[in-house]
Amino acid sequence: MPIINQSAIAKQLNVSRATVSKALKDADDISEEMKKRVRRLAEKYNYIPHYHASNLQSKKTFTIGVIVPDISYSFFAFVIDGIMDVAQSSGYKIILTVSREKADTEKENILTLLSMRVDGILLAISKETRSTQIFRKVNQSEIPLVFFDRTIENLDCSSVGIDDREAARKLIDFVVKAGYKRVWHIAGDSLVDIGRKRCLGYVDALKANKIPVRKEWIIEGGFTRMDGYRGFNELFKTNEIPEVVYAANDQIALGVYDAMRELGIQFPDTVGVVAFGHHEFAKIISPSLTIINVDPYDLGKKAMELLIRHIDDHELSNTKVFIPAEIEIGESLRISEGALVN
Amino acid sequence: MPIINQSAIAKQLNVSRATVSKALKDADDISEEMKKRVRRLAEKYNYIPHYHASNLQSKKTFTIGVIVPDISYSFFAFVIDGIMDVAQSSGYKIILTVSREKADTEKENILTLLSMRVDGILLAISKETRSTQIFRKVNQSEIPLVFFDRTIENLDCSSVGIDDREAARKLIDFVVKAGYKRVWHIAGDSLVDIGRKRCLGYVDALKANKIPVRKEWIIEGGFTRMDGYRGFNELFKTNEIPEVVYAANDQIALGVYDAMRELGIQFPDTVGVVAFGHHEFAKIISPSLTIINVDPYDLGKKAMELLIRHIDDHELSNTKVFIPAEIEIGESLRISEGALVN
DNA sequence: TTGAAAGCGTTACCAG
DNA sequence: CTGGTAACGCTTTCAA
Repeated sequence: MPIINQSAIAKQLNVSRATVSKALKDADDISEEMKKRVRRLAEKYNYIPHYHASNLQSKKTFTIGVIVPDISYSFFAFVIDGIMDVAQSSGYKIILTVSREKADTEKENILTLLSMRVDGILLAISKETRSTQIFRKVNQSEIPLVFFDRTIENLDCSSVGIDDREAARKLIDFVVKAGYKRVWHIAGDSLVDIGRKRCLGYVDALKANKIPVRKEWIIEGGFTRMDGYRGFNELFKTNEIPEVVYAANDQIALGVYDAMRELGIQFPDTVGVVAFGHHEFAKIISPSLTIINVDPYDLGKKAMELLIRHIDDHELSNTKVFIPAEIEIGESLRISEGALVN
Repeated sequence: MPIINQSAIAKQLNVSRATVSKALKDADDISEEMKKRVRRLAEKYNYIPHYHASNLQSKKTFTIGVIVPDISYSFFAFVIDGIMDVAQSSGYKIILTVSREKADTEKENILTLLSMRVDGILLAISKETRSTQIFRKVNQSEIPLVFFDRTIENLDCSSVGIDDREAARKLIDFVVKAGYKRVWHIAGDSLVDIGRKRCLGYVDALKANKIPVRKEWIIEGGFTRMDGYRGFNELFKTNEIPEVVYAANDQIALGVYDAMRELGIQFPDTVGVVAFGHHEFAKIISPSLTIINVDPYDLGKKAMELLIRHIDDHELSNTKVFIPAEIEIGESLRISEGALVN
């Protein structure tokens, strides 16, 4: 027997649908007697209210749409965890979609979410995303949108992320001050803001320390393990060996380790690795990895909280939130300890 | 301007709502001329159809509810990936919920999903789940439910997983045949089917090889990294050192490595580790880990495919699908190579 | 080729 | 305290 509806209960009891509706909502203009009878039947026939039918009236769905580039990136899994926790405690449900780093899929997902009349959208853009047209459409629809982690610049939208350029500068400055000069950079896609900024910070730091920036030491790719693997091999063809490899994220770092292992390069003794990443995953990859630690769970929470605030305020304000990112030193830089003192 | 509706378009054009509806659906009893005018306006005012309002009629929502115990288990992230891929190619949307290993939350999630009238539910039960009452309710509602990975036995429901007991037996038999006798087991929760079965298989293998089963060598906990860490330390208090530790899953194995590292135990040289797990994650934890390899992506796909079949067939059949699980030998067992020959 | 009316499951408003 | 009616956004059937 499929799920019963209010009409069926009303018919059984010879009362109106309105009465049943109110009884189930425990309205105070319904007699206790009536409520009891309605509830008994509802229980008996396993009545379950129709979420979307109710929402049809209230114009509010208590659902949030989330779009991530890839859920098997540990980072995003933890972000989602943070989002979920806030969602749960504030009564929102999550519609999760994945863009697989495709702009088309992303756009399609956005449209589906708008079509579902979600109360808000959380989005980390795909690495392919260029056009901002769809985001204007979202703005028009007055459904609040908050970017997390990856943002589109120059867009009238709120975002939660880290100050990538400054964090990168800080990290590389640290590396250089520790005595290293030959620092390779396996960069993410430069068309994605975080890829670009994490590279700019690297350049900033080198320049500030009067170290010439060598284009051959920077290789651009995507954000995956495979990109890290390829990137390292690519640079390695030049027959140089770096002192330190700076990976734009932890997935890339993982690929770098793959490559080094395969090439028989000892790490951390020969080559140090530093990366953007999060503690949980970095410590699994290698205890020696030095990272700019971003807490994805926190990022998810902050993003969701900001979104809810926008929903409650009925406004699409343009707020940029930065979450902290501190250097977490692993043994990968230990050979430099002497140098640091210098 | 909030999202416009069909009525608004109809009013603008001085036609009926029905006409607009049909025009937008490209029905063939509407003139091309009319369709053009409707589409132009729809475009202009950024019309986006209301997903749930349409579904209200069709009794079909093209949404699937998914419940996982924890999304930051790499395993489930990959399962979800598999689910999403099948969903996308067959036009379903995913409502993702997380139980956090709590039976209460799980129940609440199930009710929400039923309330949303999802077309089907995919569920990996929490480690707390005992009561089957809620599942009877789901069956009553005639919404198909497929368990994946973790199942409740003796329930009239389909499931997709591996043959845990047999896989465990195979793994431990391999370990024993390789010459090891002192094999500890850090087990998952024995109240969850996979925890119980993975332990039973261990016992099976020992018995078959005439090795006495020692209760002190089995420690039961949950399925997390922390449980593995605690478990190893607990067993280690007995002042014995095992030859091999058998962890019920890869998260536990990770915790075991944490503990061994902290205790200064050399691995794989001193102690080997074997576990249930999946390649992607196992190779990140340690290249030396020997696993029963379960492909979570495949599991997700199969589960989703089975669910869709149930939906299409309009029946809640009771199908048990097993996916393959093969041993993947890592260096952690290399000290046994000689023994294997014996 | 178009439209009127009924219906999907629910809630809100107002009358009795 | 209860019920009739309209509404939410859309589709479908049947009549014009």
